[in-house]
Amino acid sequence: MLDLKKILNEEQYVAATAPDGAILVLAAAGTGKTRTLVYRMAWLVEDKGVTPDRVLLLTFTNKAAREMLERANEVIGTGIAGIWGGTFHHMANRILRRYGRHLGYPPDFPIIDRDDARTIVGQSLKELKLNSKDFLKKDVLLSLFGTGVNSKDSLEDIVYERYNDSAIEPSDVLSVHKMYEKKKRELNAMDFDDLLVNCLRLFKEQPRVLEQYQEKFLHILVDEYQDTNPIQAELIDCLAARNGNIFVVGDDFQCIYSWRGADFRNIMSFPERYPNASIHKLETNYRSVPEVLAVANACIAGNPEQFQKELKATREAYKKPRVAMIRDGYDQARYVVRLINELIYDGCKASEIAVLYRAHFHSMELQLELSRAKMPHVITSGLRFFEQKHVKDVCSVVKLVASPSDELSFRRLLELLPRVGERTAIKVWQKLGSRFDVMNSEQREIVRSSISAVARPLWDAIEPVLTDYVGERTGRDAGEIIARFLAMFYKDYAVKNYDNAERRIDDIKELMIHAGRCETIEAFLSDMALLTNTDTAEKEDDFDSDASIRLSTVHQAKGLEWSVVIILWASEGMFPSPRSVDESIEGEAEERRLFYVAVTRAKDDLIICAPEMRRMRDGGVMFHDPSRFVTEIPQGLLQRAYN
DNA sequence: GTTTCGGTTCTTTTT
DNA sequence: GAACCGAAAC
Repeated sequence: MLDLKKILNEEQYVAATAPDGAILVLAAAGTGKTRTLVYRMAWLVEDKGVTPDRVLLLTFTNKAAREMLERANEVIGTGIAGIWGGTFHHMANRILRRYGRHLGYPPDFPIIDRDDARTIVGQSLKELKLNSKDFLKKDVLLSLFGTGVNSKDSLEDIVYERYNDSAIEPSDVLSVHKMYEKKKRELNAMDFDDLLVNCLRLFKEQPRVLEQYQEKFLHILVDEYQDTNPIQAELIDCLAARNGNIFVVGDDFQCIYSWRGADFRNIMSFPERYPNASIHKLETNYRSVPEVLAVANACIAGNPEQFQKELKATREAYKKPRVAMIRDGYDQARYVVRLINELIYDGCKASEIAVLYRAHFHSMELQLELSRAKMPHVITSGLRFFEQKHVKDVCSVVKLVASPSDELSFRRLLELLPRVGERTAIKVWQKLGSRFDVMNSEQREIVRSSISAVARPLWDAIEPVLTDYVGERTGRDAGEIIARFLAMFYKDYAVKNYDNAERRIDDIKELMIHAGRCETIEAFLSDMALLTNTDTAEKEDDFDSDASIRLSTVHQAKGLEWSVVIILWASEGMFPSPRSVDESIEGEAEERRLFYVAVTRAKDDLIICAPEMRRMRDGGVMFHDPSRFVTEIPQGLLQRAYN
């Protein structure tokens, strides 16, 4: 038996042990949100005797899910194994692999990432002859499509409203979308949004499938509820409709994904959808010193529409956060390095220091300076590990043998060969009849004869990798097939094509290790598409992570905490990001919430840097005022640093 | 007709 | 970097 009364404070205890039904926990930053969720799980399994596989835990990132399950494990031992935990996309994927056939998808449907999606949009543009300079770019189109799915408004409304009086013809946008959808359908492929859309459609069209999951999940727990968008909220509502045991945790102050359709008002309308919901507030902050909280409170007060609440401090007074007015990015980098050296000299652990920024490129000068100073640092990079070219290249082999009709993988593989480009690859695929059966010697011959003579010996090296696999001579192990492909072909390819081939080959070896840990090929392939690099990086780097400082975007720092937080580029034109301020009326409020998230990551010490000048690429200079988020804070709450 | 190569431009946030 | 475009090479 757990003695939760001793472990949790009063407000946490009441929330964690609330009786069955709908439960809303409004938890401000640093008030023990994760703790409450973890003990809720533990309490359900341990005290209430709920079987773990009847609990569904939905979190925003895979990392959060893993962390929570690990912590729950520590609390009650291995009893927690079997809980379904992960992201919405993860859950949808798992369900669709099993029942997607009701919607006409095979169980091995490919998941397309951003890069694949770009390729498909590019083709659609070409076919519709809209690939001119003055039409929308691929990324803009894709984000429009995404908004159409994830927000309440339909794509049509959005497009007509946005391009009402511009040179862009709204119907052109819609026809690209139509073509994009059609092409995905032909590939039997789903993009990230399709996973959610199709899962919901499955629930609506196949009541018996839905019933099965409603029955299975006796308890549903959702983390970061303020960042769920309408589709995700509806998925949860469907699943909870039968048992009604739904426990959601969130903070409207920390809603930073409204550009993906999240609306902080959703969390407040929860009681309307669940009239019997019990509501709990966690307001006692254990994380930060009062000086940091004062700044946080002052900062969020700039959002008049937010549901005001004050963070209550429990810790002793320490010292005021600092603001450093700095000349430019280079001075900022040198200042930060000096500051970190001082902190470490004073006994602060490197792993307790984080540098946060609005956009990845804001940290460029600092990255250089840290390398120069030989100071170990970990960057949660912008590129997802599985989205890098070399990783995708290697994975295409695995995907192709697992799913012979995966056109994108086949083409990617073939286009690695010299004198084979997009055109040739498409032609070969058509000749094959949209399916490449590696064990069929006629098909292999078609490929062989369709490619240029210089490519043939290389293809001959790749072929046995494929046939051995299907012939079960490699034991159907994804790691093994990658190893062979690397040895037979990709090593040479990488050396010839990349100046940093070694690093890329290391990545691939890392991938092999990961593949070996996956139980099935299918699990490996789903992981590839749905895991983010931070999810994987954590595992590999832990041997020296104690000695490394962390560099991260504010978005990726969500839910984490450090003793010292340094914010870069708190300057107008950088943070808030001008684009999001221009884009919508809500833009500024969201940026302010983002700044609030950054501030509340700090436990003891907060340093805000505001450089005044930036050199542009063309040699020009841009001047920046300090960010409005800094000037809004009453001066008495801050102290000047640097000069 | 295709592929490759070299020069140029741009960089918000993520499942 | 890496995406894009136009020109050169196959």
